[in-house]
Amino acid sequence: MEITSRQLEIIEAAGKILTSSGVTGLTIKKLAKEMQFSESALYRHFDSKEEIIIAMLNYLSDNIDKRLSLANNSQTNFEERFRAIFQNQFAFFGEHPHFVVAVFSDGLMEESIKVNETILNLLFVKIKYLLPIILEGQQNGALRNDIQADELMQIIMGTFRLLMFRWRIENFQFDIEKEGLKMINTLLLLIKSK
Amino acid sequence: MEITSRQLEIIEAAGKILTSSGVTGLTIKKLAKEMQFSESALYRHFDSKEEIIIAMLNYLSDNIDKRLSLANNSQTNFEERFRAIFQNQFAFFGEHPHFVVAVFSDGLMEESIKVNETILNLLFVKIKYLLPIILEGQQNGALRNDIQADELMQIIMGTFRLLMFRWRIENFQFDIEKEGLKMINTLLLLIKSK
DNA sequence: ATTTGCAGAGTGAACACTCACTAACATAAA
DNA sequence: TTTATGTTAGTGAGTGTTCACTCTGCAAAT
Repeated sequence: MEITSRQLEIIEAAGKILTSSGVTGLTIKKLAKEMQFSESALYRHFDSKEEIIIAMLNYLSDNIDKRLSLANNSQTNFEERFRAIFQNQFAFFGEHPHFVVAVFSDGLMEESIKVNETILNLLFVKIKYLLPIILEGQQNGALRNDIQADELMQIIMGTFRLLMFRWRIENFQFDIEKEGLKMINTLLLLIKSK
Repeated sequence: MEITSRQLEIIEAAGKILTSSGVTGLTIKKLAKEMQFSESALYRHFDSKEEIIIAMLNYLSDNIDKRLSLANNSQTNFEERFRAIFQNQFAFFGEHPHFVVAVFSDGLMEESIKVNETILNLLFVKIKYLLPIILEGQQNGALRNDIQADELMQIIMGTFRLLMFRWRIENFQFDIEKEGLKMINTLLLLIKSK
């Protein structure tokens, strides 16, 4: 689970390539070139390409988990915690746009069961923090009760994912934090009780 | 734009492979095997793999356009038309699950600008029918007016896409029409004015 | 003395695509 | 009715390229 500094460099290089060249563009050759050493040198640090991708996703997962954990504890009010979760996400992806390609690309090593499990796991990290907040909001009476929490989750997560998808296919042109804030406001308006 | 019967067979075979083997599994070799003739024979009907994919997406696009056009004219009431649009979509994808892989896979010929444009075009087909309905609903007073129509669109489309994504990664196990109906009901509950 | 971090040259497999060729069939002139 | 010409849809054996990955060797650090 621990990662060497060299492995971290490789992971970051992989992310960089992912942004510029997409899923199919992420090859060992390009990765070696980006690292400025030979292809074979890569195999000193990882056993396979699959492991590079999994390490990248796990690193991302840990990172998000820690960030969300921090964002969650510091606030008390329901709405503030809800906003904090998303603002944290938008800030993170704003700093590291290449990870958007990693997470929201189904094509990333389709044949590998392990990779797909790791991507799904990433989704659960977010659910882990979001679902309790929603449930709490419903108990508080801050959120409407006529819709089940998991159905609210579907709507929220779906809207979030579509925004990220749009951001990506528009080549990260618009300000994700600004558009993200708009999205949060709209969603809150929609799901808060009157 | 016109398509021969043989080309249609190839398109359908491509869809079949897409479902079973995913985006990376769609190769000329497999496609030829599915068609029960040689790889070179494929090039009698299409100039390139890219054109096969584009033809498939365009066929899908035309098909959906026609279906939505029909579903739209027959109804008058706002809610019925809204429901008709989605029920039509769920029925269609229920019959042809392989197209879900085609439409909701960003990895499908990432490098080809043409393919990506065609996929985006598919999104617009749906917006073309949905947006006027939402605007009408807001003017009628059936829908809440405190949120702009295009923001409602984002939420609706996002929720729809996430449901399709879930259906796909769970290998088309659950009843998409049933879950779809639940989604429609939840969304309507959310966006209707009180 | 062994491990670490790399280079360079290479491997086989898979990829999209091309080539020369052919059998079956249609059309129409001799 | 036979013969000539052209088209369509197929085969099988290739092409060059790219892929992830391996092998051997070497210099520097431990």
